[in-house]
Amino acid sequence: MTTTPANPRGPGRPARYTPEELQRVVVQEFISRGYDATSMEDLARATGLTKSSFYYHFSSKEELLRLAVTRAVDALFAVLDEPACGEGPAIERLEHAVRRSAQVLVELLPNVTLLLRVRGNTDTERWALTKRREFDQQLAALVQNAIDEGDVRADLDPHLVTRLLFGLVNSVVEWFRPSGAHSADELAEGIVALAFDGLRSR
Amino acid sequence: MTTTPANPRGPGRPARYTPEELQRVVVQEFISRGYDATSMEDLARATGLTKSSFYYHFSSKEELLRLAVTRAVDALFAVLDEPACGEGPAIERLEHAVRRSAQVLVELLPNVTLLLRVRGNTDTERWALTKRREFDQQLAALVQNAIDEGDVRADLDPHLVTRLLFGLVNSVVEWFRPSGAHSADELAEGIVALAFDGLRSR
DNA sequence: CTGGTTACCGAACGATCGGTCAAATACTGC
DNA sequence: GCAGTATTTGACCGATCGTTCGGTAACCAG
Repeated sequence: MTTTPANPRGPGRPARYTPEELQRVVVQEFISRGYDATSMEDLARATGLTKSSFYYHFSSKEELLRLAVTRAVDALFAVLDEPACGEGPAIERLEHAVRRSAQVLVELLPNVTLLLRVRGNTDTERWALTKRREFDQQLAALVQNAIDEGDVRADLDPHLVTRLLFGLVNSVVEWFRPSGAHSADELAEGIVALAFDGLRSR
Repeated sequence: MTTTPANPRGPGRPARYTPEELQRVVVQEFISRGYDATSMEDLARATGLTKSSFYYHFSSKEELLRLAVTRAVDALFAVLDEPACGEGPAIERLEHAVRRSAQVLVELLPNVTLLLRVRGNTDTERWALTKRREFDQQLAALVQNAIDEGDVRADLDPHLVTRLLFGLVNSVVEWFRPSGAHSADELAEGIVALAFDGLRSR
């Protein structure tokens, strides 16, 4: 065991990466090209390392994906464990879950983006898909409760509502850029406003 | 030139495909695995042909993608040319565009799904991305008009509203299955109801 | 300085990628 | 039947895939 801080920057050498910095660059590449279309060569070019150097830090390309999507999964499930998701009227719990999901989605935008794009070609991707289904089902239960309590319109099929509500939130990864015009909170409020009250002025 | 109908089924041989049938199978493979992760070998296995037989019918893997996304692009742009998208109050034109987009999306679900998943790795994908941007901008103009006419709430940023509205519609490709519980019209009505009037019962 | 650990590299591996080609087969009109 | 076209095939191409490995600098504790 060493007592020195891990990974000091060598002054006369190309900057070294911490594992976190390395993962950040990798995830960015995965997103812009797609996981399958991103080669280890691409990752090497983006980081300034060589292909083989990567295998000192990580055991495989799939591990890079696993690390990234695990962060997203953990953060999203943590939202469901927040107290405000467990007490009060269902519609308020639902609103909180939607708002916080949107915030987490922005906070971990690259990771969640990757999570929402997996196709199930590897063990890691299939695990991610099952976790997504779990999350979806918990939110679906909240919608159903809110309908039962009379606070969500009953003229639409609950399953349809759940799917649309999810689609609305998740679609954010396709266009939101933190450098853009909207803040995370503004986004979350916009989503909640649209989903619960609709576009029409009244 | 032959006068016989193209591509009759040989009775004692494995069924032959019409170009349309072939494309249908191919698109399905592209969707389930992702375009990049689908090899010509995969396509051969799915169709019962050999890899090389494919190149008698199509010139490249990318052409298969191009044929598929072109159908989706053409159908979506045709919606914007419908009379109901050009006359009347903007909010009604917007509502019509949203409803019809959703219907087209279901009608050509595999093609639109592919269109919405391109990442820009080839010329075909980059062309698809520019067409998507064109389509988005036309819808954004409708939203802006509806706000100007006072029929869409002005407390939300128009760009934010446009993005969310789109995301809501497009997210349908991630879960809708024609064999499932909802019809295309039911879906379109659900989208319009949620987007314009919101979830809350009133 | 020395020894050991950390970080990195170039070269190469077998596998698979999209694609080509000449030859063989299936099918058609006659 | 035959001639000719439409379709399929297996063998093969160079390129690139993710990964491995032996070696080599860089760095730090003593």
